[in-house]
Amino acid sequence: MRGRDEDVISGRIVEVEAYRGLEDGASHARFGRTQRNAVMFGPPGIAYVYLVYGMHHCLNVVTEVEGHPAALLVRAIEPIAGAEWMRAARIAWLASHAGNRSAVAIARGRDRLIAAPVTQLASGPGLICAAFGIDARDNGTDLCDPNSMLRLEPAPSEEPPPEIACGPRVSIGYAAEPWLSMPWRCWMKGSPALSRPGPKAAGTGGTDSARIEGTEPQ
DNA sequence: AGTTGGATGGTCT
DNA sequence: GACCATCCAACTG
Repeated sequence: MRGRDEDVISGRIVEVEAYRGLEDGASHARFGRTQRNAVMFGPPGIAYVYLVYGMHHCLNVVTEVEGHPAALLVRAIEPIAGAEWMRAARIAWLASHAGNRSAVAIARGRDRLIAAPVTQLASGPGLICAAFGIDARDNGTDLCDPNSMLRLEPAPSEEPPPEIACGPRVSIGYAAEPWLSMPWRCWMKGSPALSRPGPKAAGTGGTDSARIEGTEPQ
């Protein structure tokens, strides 16, 4: 959720990935504390925002007590309020990162975005930050402070608990086992806003993904 | 439907 | 200097 009152834009987090501890070979914290990952070592509830591939930002929520580096990467959000603001922000992002692309390609991308369903406006870690206007300035923000311009709020209590499925994390090929296969990507089953479709041909199965039972105690 | 390559700059072993 | 917690366009079938 970002902004104030009638200007607020918000959405439901439908997909996350966990990065936990110094031992996690996929985590930014695997080489210890650095300038970039410093907030991961701080108190929980804080935003960890970084730049990847020179153009996309990613939003994480620090999750463990001070001294224990851990965070959840927010991978997909289903818009609730301000979807058209998000669409405009996505289009603006596209324009400002046009690079060498031809005018035709840019126009095509813009048209595609104008026609895109609301559920695809923030359906990826980079897309979330483009849609919500999140960048490095948000690094260190207290997401649990109701006064923050970027913040988390609990789901409405009347909402039934969602069905959660879990599987391996994405794009961490550099990591060794067991970290490569840890089922630490979790998503709301059946959400139309996931960063990629659910487990292949989910058709009949039900046992297509593992559930997180208990991870190592700290 | 699935694969491939380009964009782009901060970070680190 | 190599790598990257990504996305998109353009290409194959």
